[in-house]
Amino acid sequence: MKAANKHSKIIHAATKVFAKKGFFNARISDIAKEAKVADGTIYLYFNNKFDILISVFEEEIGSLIVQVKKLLAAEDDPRIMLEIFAKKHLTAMKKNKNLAEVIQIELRQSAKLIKDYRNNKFSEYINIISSIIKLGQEQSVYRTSIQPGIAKRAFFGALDEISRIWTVSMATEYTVEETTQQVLEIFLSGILEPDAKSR
Amino acid sequence: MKAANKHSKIIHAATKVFAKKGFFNARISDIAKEAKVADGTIYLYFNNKFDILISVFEEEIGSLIVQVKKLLAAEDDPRIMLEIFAKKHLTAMKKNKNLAEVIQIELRQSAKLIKDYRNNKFSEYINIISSIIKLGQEQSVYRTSIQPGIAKRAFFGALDEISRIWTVSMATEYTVEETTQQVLEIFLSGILEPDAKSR
DNA sequence: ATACAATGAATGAGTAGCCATTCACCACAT
DNA sequence: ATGTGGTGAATGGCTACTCATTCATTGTAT
Repeated sequence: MKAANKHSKIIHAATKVFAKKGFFNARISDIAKEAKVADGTIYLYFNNKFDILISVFEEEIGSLIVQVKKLLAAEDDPRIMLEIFAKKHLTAMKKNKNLAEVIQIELRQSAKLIKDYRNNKFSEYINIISSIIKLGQEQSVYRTSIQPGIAKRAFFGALDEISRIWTVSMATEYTVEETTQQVLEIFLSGILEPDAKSR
Repeated sequence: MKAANKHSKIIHAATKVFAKKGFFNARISDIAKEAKVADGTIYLYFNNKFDILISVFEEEIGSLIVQVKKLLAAEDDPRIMLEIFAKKHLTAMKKNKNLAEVIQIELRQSAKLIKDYRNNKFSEYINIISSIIKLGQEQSVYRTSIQPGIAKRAFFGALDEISRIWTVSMATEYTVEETTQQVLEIFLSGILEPDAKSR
């Protein structure tokens, strides 16, 4: 049969199974059954179980990076760029909850266990945020007292933690638009009342 | 021998081992060796491996909640309260990197796998943030357009993601004070240059 | 067109090793 | 002698990975 077809079928099946049971509780036979191939077939395309997980990251996050960068290329206002990133991230996480769970849980765990795996794609993804912030600082849109290395983590962490509820609870309390707006408001303007009485 | 003593010795050892190897790669014999007890002794104090993990959360986060609430009780300015929370959280995570890793990785993973475990302590901890925000809104210090349910996650997610670098890399790039100040600045005032030219 | 050979993708039962949990036994205090 | 806390070797279940085998497809000789 066609080879490329099976490779992505297995990736897709693995994303689903990892999200549902977690990496360690996922059985190779679960993935094989989900992909409708034999257990042994998986080893024609991947070296081992962990290799499957790495491939899931590389492919899924890689494709997200391409999409986000394409969207950002058409814009040069750092404020709108941050909004584009937030909206795209939240939309992607809400659409593909399996991927969201794998990123939120398995990625972090694995990054710790495997020293070899530099996790380049993930860093590349987060660094998009710091690039936007630096750009904004050059244009005097963002304050230079903000450290991009800290702000990028704060921004990603905020988005990540918020989207986590979509994978945990059935109830979709907040929409993507509403959430994007809130996060943007917080990060651009803060939460202080402009004329708050000081103490 | 004294019973209570061994219980906490095992908890402490388990936190260390879970942080280093992760829940699934941690061996009961590793924990036993670290706690300097026999494998079987662990089963005199805990029902099974997962029960050990739950106990780690309950005890360690529970103690953190008590400490934070105590600190907050002496203050009533919502701006300072947020600062106290951030500083206490970051300090605790930096001081006890083992606990930080267990919270960041294992807690999330386990919460998914065990439907029974409601994870009350963790919710209670995060809800401290939304209480502060609501208080600030009542006092007209924080804008009412901010939704506490979203803001609490954004704030916690930001702190959590930032403190993650302390557990991952040896290099302690940022100090607690510096990080607290940055996160507070972002959340209270945003990152926009006050007189940024609009487009 | 037909027969035969070669190829390599796919299969899935079997194996080897791992590890949570158990339990027969021990040491010591009363 | 009896009970209690403690021990760690043995057990038993589980699963990642292997590999002998199958078989569809392609090539080629007649």
